Amino acid sequence: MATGRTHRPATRSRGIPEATVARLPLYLRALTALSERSVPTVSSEELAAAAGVNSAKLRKDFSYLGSYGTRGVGYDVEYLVYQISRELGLTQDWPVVIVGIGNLGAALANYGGFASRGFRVAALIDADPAMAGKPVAGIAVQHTDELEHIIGSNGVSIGVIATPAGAAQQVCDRLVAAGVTSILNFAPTVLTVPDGVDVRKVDLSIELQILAFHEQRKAGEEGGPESGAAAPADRAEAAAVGDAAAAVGGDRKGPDGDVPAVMPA
Amino acid sequence: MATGRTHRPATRSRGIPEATVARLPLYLRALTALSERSVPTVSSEELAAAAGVNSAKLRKDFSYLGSYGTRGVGYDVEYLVYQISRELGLTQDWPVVIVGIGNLGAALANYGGFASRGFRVAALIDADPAMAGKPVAGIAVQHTDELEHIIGSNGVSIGVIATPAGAAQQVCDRLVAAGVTSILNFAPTVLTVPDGVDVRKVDLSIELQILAFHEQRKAGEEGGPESGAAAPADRAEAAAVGDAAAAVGGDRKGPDGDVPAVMPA
DNA sequence: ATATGTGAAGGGTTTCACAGCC
DNA sequence: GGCTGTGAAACCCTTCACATAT
Repeated sequence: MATGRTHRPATRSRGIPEATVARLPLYLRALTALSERSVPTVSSEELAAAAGVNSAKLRKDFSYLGSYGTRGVGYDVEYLVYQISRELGLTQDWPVVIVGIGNLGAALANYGGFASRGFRVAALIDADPAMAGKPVAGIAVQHTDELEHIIGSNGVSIGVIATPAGAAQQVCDRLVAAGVTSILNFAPTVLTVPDGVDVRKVDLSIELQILAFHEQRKAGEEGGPESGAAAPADRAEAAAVGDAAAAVGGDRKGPDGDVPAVMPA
Repeated sequence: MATGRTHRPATRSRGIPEATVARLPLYLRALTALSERSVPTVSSEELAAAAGVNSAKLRKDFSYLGSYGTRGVGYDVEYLVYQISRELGLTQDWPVVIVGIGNLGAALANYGGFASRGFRVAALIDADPAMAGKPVAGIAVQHTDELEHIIGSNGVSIGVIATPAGAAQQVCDRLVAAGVTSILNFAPTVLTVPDGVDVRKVDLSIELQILAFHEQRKAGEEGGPESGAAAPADRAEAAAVGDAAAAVGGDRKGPDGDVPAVMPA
């Protein structure tokens, strides 16, 4: 209830399932590549292979957009590029601001994939006064004090947060108050936002942790499942847990104080 | 069929649903924060709020791991931290290599969230000879020629690809041949890998495109749905599409050649 | 009294398989 | 003949609601 909703269907769109929306950018990328090679048409099979999905899924996805293919032939590449671009809202350009110009923020500012998809970096914002005025990716960094002004005068509705976790919620609140209604969050924190604001998150270390999970399973399989240790330990083990957890915690906290970057509000 | 499987259940784990695995890192983060504040126990309600999920989901998730809570009381924070860490395989440390030390690669090398979760950056690898020997995040960059040697001698099983899209598949092939079985891909390409290798991808621009989709819907709602334009256009419109697509493409390709970073193989 | 653990219901997503159209 | 578009089946995930345990 008090929890910030992290991911809403945003008015349930117009019947296009969320899972489909999430794949449209993939199709678009594959189609753009084909378009650059001047390929006129593709079959669902070919396009699916290029996008890394299966063809039945692709056809179902496209069926939500309309009937854009030709039976017995396939899809017109240029036509589909246009339709998907329009559906995604990429026929207009979206000014975005990036807040937090550290290593990651700078990398994002330099990332070609943004500009190449209709996203224009309208401003770079950082809380460090020493950063103000410095050019990053050809754009002068502005101080956080300017945030509201920048959002307002540029009509920015999409914000990217690349600050340390501790600052993220505060920055988020200011962005939202200034009129931003979509946020891409790179800080490892759960953001709380009012209804009507969309948040998507990218957490670099979470992806690695998911890989580690599967990697561990692979290793365990070689000599058969070591299910003895994996089986639900009986509650008596909890007594020993203080030590075990301390050992783990010790590992995690590591040699130096790297926790600050991970500490939520 | 010829398509590289991008996301496999990897031997179907031991019955822990993929969706649950993907949330374990979230719980772990929230629990770590509580642990640092020396909170001894949490209820599913509190923890769920901190992790940004609903409490029934959290309880179901935990039920796959075992019965780690106490009815009427809640969960022991330290105990849960340990159990989830173990389940994710974070009680051991994972050497990882990062290939492609551009802006993003450097940001990843500097990212505290890796080291703080048991991931150790064993090496940074780049194809540019001029980069060789340069220290990034305190680690000397090594040339791609060393790749196989580095993987082998460090027992690396997780690789991070942050190269331009055009180089990604090639790098991926070499990583896999050298023994890497889990790959985190930041390059905007579909990677093809043999069975038994897991790939997870993070595409920065895809997330923005999904936000743009919802943002567009919000804007459209204000004056009622402009479903006229959104309705499946009849095929005659395809004739005009060449121009429309060109206009879009023109926008996308932008002022300068920013496409190289996005061009798949 | 309070909060977990879990069958059962519900909703969404993927896959199948084939009718329909070129 | 070949390929799209789509009902129907299968599957997975989420949510509900309450039995169960402390």
